[in-house]
Formats: sequence, structure tokens, C-alpha cells
Amino acid sequence: MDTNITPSNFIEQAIVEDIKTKGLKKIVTRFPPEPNGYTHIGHAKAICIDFLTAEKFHGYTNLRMDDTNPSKESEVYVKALMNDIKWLGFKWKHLYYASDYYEFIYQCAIDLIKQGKAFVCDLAADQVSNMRGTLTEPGQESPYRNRSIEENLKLFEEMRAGKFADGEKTLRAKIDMSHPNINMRDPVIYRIMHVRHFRQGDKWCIYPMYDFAHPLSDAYEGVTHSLCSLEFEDHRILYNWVIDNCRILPGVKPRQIEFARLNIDGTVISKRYFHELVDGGYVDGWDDPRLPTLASFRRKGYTPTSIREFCTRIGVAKSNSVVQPHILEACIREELNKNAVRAVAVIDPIKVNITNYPANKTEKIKVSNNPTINNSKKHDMIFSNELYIEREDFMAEPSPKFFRLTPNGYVRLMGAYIIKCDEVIYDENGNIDHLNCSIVYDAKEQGIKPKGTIHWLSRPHAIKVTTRKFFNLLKEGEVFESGMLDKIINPNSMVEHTSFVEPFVLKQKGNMQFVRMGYYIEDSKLSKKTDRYYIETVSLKDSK
RNA sequence: UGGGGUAUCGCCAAGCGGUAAGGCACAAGACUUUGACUCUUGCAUGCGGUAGUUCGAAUCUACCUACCCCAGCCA
Repeated sequence: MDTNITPSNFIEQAIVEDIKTKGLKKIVTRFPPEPNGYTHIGHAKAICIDFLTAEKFHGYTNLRMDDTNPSKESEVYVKALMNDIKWLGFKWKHLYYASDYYEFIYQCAIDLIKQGKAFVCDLAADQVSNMRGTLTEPGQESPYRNRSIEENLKLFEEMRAGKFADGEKTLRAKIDMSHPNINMRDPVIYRIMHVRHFRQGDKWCIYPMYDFAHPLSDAYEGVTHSLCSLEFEDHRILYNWVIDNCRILPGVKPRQIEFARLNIDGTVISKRYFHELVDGGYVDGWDDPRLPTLASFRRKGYTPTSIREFCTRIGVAKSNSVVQPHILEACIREELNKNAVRAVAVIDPIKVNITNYPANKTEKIKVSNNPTINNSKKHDMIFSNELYIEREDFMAEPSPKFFRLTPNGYVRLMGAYIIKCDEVIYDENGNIDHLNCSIVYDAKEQGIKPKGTIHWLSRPHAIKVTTRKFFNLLKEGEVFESGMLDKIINPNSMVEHTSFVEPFVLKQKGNMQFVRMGYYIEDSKLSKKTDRYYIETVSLKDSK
């Protein structure tokens, strides 16, 4: 095993130490999602950590569905999870299900009972809770704690056989009711649930708890490093207890290492709340552009590499940090800048008439598909006397630093002519109806060099679309709390415009970057829904 | 009043006793038929605080302070 690998974070550092001290031959990690919701950006971080860490040490990663609670899980989510992991570009070595180990886990429980380290408890849930003690006071031992091994064995078998109702009995590890760590106060490791499992059917009516199934699954698979998020730090002591006390476990003991989960400013990352938002109809579905699910990012045109790059940039550490969304945006913008085909979109249009251009005339104007690429392909835009320009590109009363179109001012139409705004025509409400402009054919001779360049579209040729800009779910610094659902997605969280794009975009298949003067709509993809086209934008880069 | 953690630039984050990497953001300038991109430059005498050890401390020690997680038969 190569020990000359330079660790780049504390996890890799720990692994390097383990390789030296334990003589590990192969590094194995696992990504263990519970299939009870769609993949989100927080998963993506964990996926990257799990897969990239193993990859760095020339090891491998398993995908394991942590399906130990049949009441919340379904096949739909395992498909989505697998699809999203593949989409991110990762390949798991083995696909496992914790439910495949139910028999093994059951045998481990029996082994624990035989050692006198587990007992069947008849206490009801609220009684267990009451007797657990508090954070500062020790708990009380269950009156069933000292049943004989034989009785425990018999009872546990009967639990499996379905002799008891839900909640009537549990199997508990016999550890220490006065342990300062509450997880060690005789934790429940098996509960009775007469619920059909999406893979096991009705084969089982007892299901192992996470704290029992997880370490056993890791060890069973030969996982060497079990990477999880910080909230499981308290569970590590139990994790190790399970592994240390199961005598029928093969192989090396896995080591659990915790890292901080991802927080993004203004974003709720929680499967539970996604369920509420989706089920409550607050959002369109799991791929609603406002949700930070991978399905949503995919729909908005984010690429897998940009998500991966984001995960790399934010790093891995143990401090509870909140990253700013613009880091992700920078990742996708950077990539799109280099690769994406660019097209013009006029998001919020105003009409411009060119008074000195023949009404029936059109001409083709060659536009580069991506000016950052040398010799990039070009496509045609059609110029006519009837145009749209962006409302923001005209100011009736310009500020000093504004150098786009102003009354009697000059501006360059991208790829085409320099025009002068001769007249502003208002409607009866005092809003701008259209602009009358003229082409300055002899700008060179006159020495006119406009500072600004704006984009434009020929009105007769433009394709009508709807653009929707979404804002973050939460305001800056706001923390999501239950009961805030209706406040989260308010009418102001979306602005919709009737917009126009050039016909060229209809022929494009991949991601596009839509051009506006001074802005990039970074994450856009033309998608056809029913009879309308939508460009869903998440954020705009305001360059001034 | 218990246990487990974390504190380094606006936001992430390296650093592991030898005198504060990098990215994002921001600012200034150059270039420009996208105010984009690209380029160049700037951006912590300071590492939660206070003492101490040391020739030398973000790194070691002590004591504080702030914040996060834990009392599901969820994961």
C-alpha cells in the first residue's frame, strides 16, 4: 500500500495513519443513503467525500441502501439515488442493501443475547423514554434487564415469529444506564414493525435500528472507513461497542470518521422539509428549481462536473460552516464560460424601431457560438428594422456611469450596427412603449465610439419564451424552522417574464448560456413544458 | 449541571513549534463589438480571549468565552 499519499484533509490524514499503524491493504468506503427521498446537494458532498477518498487511496466504494426502516422507504428512491450517483460520474463497486443482511444482523443479535449483552424489554416507548434519564441525570434500569439468556433467546425468537404487536417488545443492548453518553443507555437495537418492506416483503416484522445495523453492515462488507456527518459523533462509541462485541464478525474493524454536513446560505437542505414542500404543493415537485436537489440542478442545466468542483472547493472539515451559494454558481459559470454555446435572450424586452433601415430588408449577421473559444462555430442572427432590447439597457435619465442606450446617446448592437436613440415613445400610462433609433452608418467617419454594447433580437424572428428567475428559499441569515413553510416560498421567490430568444436555440441540445449585457444567466437550459418554453434561471451575475 | 464537537480574511479552507497556502467574494488597472471572459495588482503584524512554556506559538499547557450536536421503538 502506497503510504506516500499526501493527505489533503483530516480524513485522509487519519487514513494515512491507519495504513501505517494497522497495515491496511485496501481502503474501502461506502455511501449509505436511506432510500426515503431524492438526492440533494448535501448528499453530493458526502458522495464526493466517500468516492474521492477511496479513489485517492486506490480503493473502492460501495453503495449501500440503508433500508432498515420500511415505513419510509421505497424503490422509487433507490432508483433516483443510483441515477444521481451515476450522473455525478461515480461508479460503486458493489450495490448492497442493509436489508440483505437482516439474517446476519439477526444472528449478531442472538450472539449478543448469548453473551448476556442484550435483552428483550417489555417497556413501552414512553416508559423507555422516561427511564432514560436526562442529559445530566443517569437513567434507570429496565425491570426486564436481567432476564435469563434462555428467556431472552425464546422471546427474541417469538418477536421474529410475529407473536407480538408493534411496540410491545424491543431488543435492547445491555450497556450502562448511567453512561454520560445517552446513546449507551441500553439502546434499542431491534423493534417490532409489522410493515411490509419494499424488498423483503413480509419476511420480517422486526427491524434492526441504525445504530445496530450500520456498524455491522460496514464490518460485514469490509468497509475500512465509515465516513459520516457530525451528528453521528455521539454514536461512534456505540458503533465501536457493537463491533467490539459481535463475535461473529469477519475481517477488519471499520473506523467511523465524521465531517461537517453541508449548509448553504439561504437554502434548506433537509429531506424531511423537501417532503413537506413537495407534498404540500409549495413547489412543483422534487425537481422544482427552488430545491437544492440534484434533479433540480440537472433541470437548471448544472453539470455533474460543476457540482463535483463545488464539493472540492468547499473542502472537508469539522466546523459547522455555511457556504455561500455563489461558490456553486462560480463553478457552473466557469465551466459554461468555456464550453457552453451562447445565445441571445432578451429577458425583459422593450421594442426598438430602426427608422432608417428598410422595412422589408433583413440581413444575416454572423455571431460566434462562444467567443472564448478560438475559431468557434458561428451562427446567424437576423437583423431587421424591428428589434427587442433589454429594458435595463436603456435609461431615460442615465446615471453618470451608465454607458448603454440613453436618449440621444449611442450604443453598439452586438455584432451589428451602432445606433442612436432619437426618440422615446411613451404609452398613455407613461411607460415606455418603444424607442425610435437610427443606425449611424458613418460612425467611424464621425469618430463615434460607443462605450457600451448591447444585445438585441429581431422582433419578427424572435421566439417567445417564459423566463423564470428563482430566489433562494430563505433570506440571508434566516434559519428554517418548522411552521415556516408558507413563508419560505412566497410570491416574491419567483419573477416571471415574457422573454424572447433567437431561433438558433431551438436547434441546440446541450446547455446554453444566454447573453445579456452585464449579466450572465448562468444556469439555464431551454426546456419545453406543455406548450411553452421555459428558461429557468437561478441567479444572475451582476457585473455592475 | 452531563457527554460529544468546533473556533484562522466577508464566505469556505490549508497549516500539526520556525515566523499566516489557495478558492469564492470584493477593489483597482489593462484588454474587449457581451460593463462578460482573460490578464495584472491589492486584500489577516493577524489565527475566539487571557495567562504561561519556548530563542521562537495559529500550532504546546492552563483557565475562560461563544457556537453546534445528543434524552426516536428515525437515519
